Amino acid sequence: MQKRERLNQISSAYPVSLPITHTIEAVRAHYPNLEADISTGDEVSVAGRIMFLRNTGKLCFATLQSGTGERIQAMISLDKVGEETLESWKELVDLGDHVFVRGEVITSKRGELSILADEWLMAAKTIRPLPNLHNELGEEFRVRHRYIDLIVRDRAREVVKIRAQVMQSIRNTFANRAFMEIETPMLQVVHGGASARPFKTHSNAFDTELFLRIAPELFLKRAVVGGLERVFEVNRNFRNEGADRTHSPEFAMLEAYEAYGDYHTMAQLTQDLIQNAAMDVFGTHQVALYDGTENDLGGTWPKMSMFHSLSEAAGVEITPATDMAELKKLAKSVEIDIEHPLHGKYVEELWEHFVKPGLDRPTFVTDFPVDTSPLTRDHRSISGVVEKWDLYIRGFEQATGYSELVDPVVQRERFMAQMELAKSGDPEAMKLDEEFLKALEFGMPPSGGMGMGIDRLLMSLTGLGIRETILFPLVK
RNA sequence: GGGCCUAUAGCUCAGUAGGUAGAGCAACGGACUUUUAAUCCGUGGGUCGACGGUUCGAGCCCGUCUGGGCCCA
Repeated sequence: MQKRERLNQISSAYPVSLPITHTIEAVRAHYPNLEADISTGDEVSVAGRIMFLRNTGKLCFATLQSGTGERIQAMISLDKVGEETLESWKELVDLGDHVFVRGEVITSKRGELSILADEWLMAAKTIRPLPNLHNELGEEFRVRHRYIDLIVRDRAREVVKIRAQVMQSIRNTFANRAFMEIETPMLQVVHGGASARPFKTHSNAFDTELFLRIAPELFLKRAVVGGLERVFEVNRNFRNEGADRTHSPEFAMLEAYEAYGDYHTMAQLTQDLIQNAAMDVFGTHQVALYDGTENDLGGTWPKMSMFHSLSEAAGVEITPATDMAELKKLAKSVEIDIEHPLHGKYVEELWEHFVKPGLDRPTFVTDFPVDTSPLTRDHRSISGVVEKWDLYIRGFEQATGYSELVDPVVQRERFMAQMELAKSGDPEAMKLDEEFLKALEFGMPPSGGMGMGIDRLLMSLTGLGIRETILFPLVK
């Protein structure tokens, strides 16, 4: 703080602008491999944050870092700048400061590319110390102080960059297929499109209770009714539920709808989106994760029927017609402790117990129970199941896709069934959305739809936990 | 919701058996014109997460709460 005052007396601790001529990256790129102890005669002006500081008697060294993490050494020598300037450097400059340096590009006697300063200026003074760079920061500190994490940890910057590149790739894939990106409400009068508990809020202007959306589905479908035949949206969903390694209360969700598509075309689209992203960002479908393992996203991903795979793994034939008592008996025998009115809930829980742990390669699990998928149309030939898949990658749910239910009468019946569930105490049961039903009554073309968690996609591509793929995750 | 672990300096951590609170880096003072986590000499720095209890005495033992993590449901 005293240094800030001193700087303000001399010039400024926080100048409005500085005559920078080169980025650190540009200087590095221009002199890729100079010999040691060379003077180039070229003068540059750069600025960067001081990551290391080595002040000796009459010659000082500092490592400057740019926003991308690129670094270059600055040298302040007595015979170049004079005693007063050298002394002010030693007195006023700390680790973490942004400084401006003008001088000749040289290499040191040890061969380090450096700028031998004729002049230095404070670019922005830090009044708090940087953490030491010789130990890993604790996870808690990194999440609460992501801006520091970004300064000191290459990987933190890298994850942000990968995420941006993945989003770019996804948008490219959609653009190449004539999908339009649209935005639908986050504040909703009736929440819908998923089974989850919502966050509630209140509008003063409308004097009404509003919900943060749990999914954009019902609005994207309205868009399809309106003739926007290929639409997608990437934005935040909010679910008022637990947070752990794979769940965040707010998370980025991609949803896409394609008129005249079905769950098969959406499966292909989803595989293409993920494979294109891996190829665009990493140049391969065999993605190397940070934990040293590899995630093989290549090839055509297999499809596996939920009922068939469960029957096989459990050693008992299980169909939509299997008696509830039998499902309960089976659940009890493997110590799955659930009490739920829905047949399909037991089937899904049993499937997760018997089959899911063995899933390693990306797999589309298809043809789900009707009663747990109220927005999906009945299977075209198998009774009792719907045309829905869940994509599992490395054993956890990555995406879902439907042949959308477009029959307004059947949709109303499904909502009524959900209301019965809500009455019996299920807090996640869907609400009946009368305005959405009205839209369907105007005729929605047969359509496929898909949804994918973006944070989870980043997890699949990096092997990190969700709090590392989200730049600023919620912390208490 | 249940169980287990955890919280000590700006950061990363140690703290034995209950007996004056420690290290490295950072900071401060000094030396040093080629350093690369510079080095050397010296100095300062703590509500030991909070509250309560046991004890002559608590960072350490006990209880409650708060934050964080892991496992189970």
